[in-house]
Amino acid sequence: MSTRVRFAPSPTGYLHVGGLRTALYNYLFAKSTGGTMVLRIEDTDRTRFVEDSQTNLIESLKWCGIEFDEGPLQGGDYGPYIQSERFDLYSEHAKILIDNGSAYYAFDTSEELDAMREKQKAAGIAPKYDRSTMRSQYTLGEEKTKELLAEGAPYVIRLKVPHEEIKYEDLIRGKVSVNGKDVDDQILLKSDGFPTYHLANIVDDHLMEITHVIRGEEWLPSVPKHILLYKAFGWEMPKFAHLPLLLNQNKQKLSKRHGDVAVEDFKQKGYFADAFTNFIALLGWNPSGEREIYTMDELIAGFNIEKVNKGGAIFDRRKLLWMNSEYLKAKPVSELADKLIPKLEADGIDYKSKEYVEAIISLLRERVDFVEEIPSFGDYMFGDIKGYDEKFMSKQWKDDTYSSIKPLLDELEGLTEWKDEPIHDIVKNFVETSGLGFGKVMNPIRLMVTGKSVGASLTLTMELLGKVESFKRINDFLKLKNEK
RNA sequence: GGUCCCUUCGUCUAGUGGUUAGGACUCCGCCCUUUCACGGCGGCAACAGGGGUUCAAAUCCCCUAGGGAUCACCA
Repeated sequence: MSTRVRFAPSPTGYLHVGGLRTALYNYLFAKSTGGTMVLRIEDTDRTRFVEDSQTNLIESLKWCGIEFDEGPLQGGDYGPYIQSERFDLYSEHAKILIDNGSAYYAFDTSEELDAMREKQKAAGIAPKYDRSTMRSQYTLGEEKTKELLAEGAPYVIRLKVPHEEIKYEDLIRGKVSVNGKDVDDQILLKSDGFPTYHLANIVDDHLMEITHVIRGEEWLPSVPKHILLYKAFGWEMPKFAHLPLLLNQNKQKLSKRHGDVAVEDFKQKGYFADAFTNFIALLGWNPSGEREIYTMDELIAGFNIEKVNKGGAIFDRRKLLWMNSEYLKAKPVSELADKLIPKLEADGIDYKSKEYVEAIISLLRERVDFVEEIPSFGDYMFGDIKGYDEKFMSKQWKDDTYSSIKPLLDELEGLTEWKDEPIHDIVKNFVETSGLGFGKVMNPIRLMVTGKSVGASLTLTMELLGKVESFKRINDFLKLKNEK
C-alpha cells in the first residue's frame, strides 16, 4: 500500500519555520516512499482566520521546494481540502459517536466551565471536565437532553473518555502510554457547529486515507484523544510520528515573540531557498553526520523517519548564515546575478551589464553572506567612490607616499593591456626594485581606487573598473590631496 | 501543580555493547596573503548524576536531577 501524508496548517497568518520543518519532513517522507503529499487547510476556528494566509502558506512552501500532489489548488479524489467546505461531515460523524455511546451532549456555559475550573484549582486538582456534576447528558437525563436540543439550546458534543490505559507506538518515540483518567472529555463539536481540531483531524485523516501522521511534538499530549476517536469509529489508525520541537536560544518552542519565525522573513533577508531548506532539514535529522550540504533530492534519498532525533533542536542563526554563504560560494554566478539585478534596478543603480554584475559577484562573493550585500560592500564598483575610509587614509597616506609610488603610477599609466596579470607584474616588479613591500604600495592605491580598506584582489578590481576609471579615481584623490 | 516527552562539545549532530567518542558552526592559533575574506593546517570543548546488567556500556534496565511540551467551545 502506498503512503499518504498531509500537511495541515491553519490559515492564521504566515508559515512558521516550525511548520516548514513539519511540512518538509512530510514531504521527504512522501517522496522517499513514493507516496502522496496532501495539503489540507484546517480553518475550523473562524475567530483566528486571516485573509490570504492560504496563498501565503502555499507560496512559502513552494519557495522551499515543497509542492503537493493533492490540495485546494490541484484538487484530488479526496476533496474538498478545506475543512470549512466539509462542514456537514463533522456533525454527521459526531452524531455517530453520540449514537454509539462514545460521546455525549453538554450544555454548560463558559462561565460555568470557568467556575468549575476555579473550584478544581482551589482544591488542588487538575482542571478537567466533570461529566457527573456538570450539565451533561448524564446529569440531565435523556428526557431533559432531548428537550433542550429540541428548544435549540446551545450545546457541545464531548468525547466520553474511558478510564483505561491508552497505549501506542510512535515511529520516533517508541512506546507511549497514558491513562484515560488523566485525559479530559474533549469537546468534539463546538456550539457554533464547527468541529474542534481533534474531531475534524481524525475524520479527515481517515476519509483522506492518510497512512502516516507526521506532526510536531506539541501534539503528543492529545494523541490519546485521537486514538480513542479512531477506536470509537472503529477505524484503522494511521502510524504516528511526533517531531521534536524547534527551539529558540532559551530552549523554548520557537515563537513569534522572539525574532523572525516566518519563512518569508528569511526569504526577504536574502537567504537562498535551498540553503534555508537544507539548514531546516538538518535540524533533528541527519543522513550521515559528516556532510552538511545536500540537495533536496539527496535529502529525499537519505530520509528515514525512524532516524529523526527525539530531542528538540535550537535554531542557530550563525550556522544558517554559514550555510547561506556556502551556497553563495557554490552557485553559478549567472543565477546570482539574476537574483541581484532586480534589486539593483529597484535601487536605481547603474550596473552596466549582466556580465559586469557577474564579474563583480565572482570578485566579492567570498567576502559576504548574501548576494544582496554586494552593492554596499562593493559600492565603489557601481558608480563613483562614495567617500574615503578616514582611518585607513590617515594610516596609509603619508607625506611621502605620493613621491614613493609615483614611478609605479606612471608605469601603469603607460600600460596598454589593462589586465590583472600585466598590472600585477608591474606592481610586483616595482615592489622588488623599490624595496617598499606590497602593503606600502597597494594600500595607498586601494585607498585611491576604492576608498575602502577591505576588498578583493586590487589588481583584479582595477581590471574590472578599467584603466580610465581607475586613473580618474587616482587623479581625483591626488587633487584632493593637492599632490597634483 | 497533574500528565506526557526529552537529555553526546556553547550550538547542530555521528554513534545502536569493545572508538584515542567523529564531523560541522562558533571561538582561538598558525600558514597562504596587498587589506578583508576564502582556503589549508591545528587547538579548546561533550556522553547530566547515581545505581545496576555485562568480561566490556554513550549505547540495555532502574532511580534522581534538569529541561521542554501540554492541560481552551485554538490549532
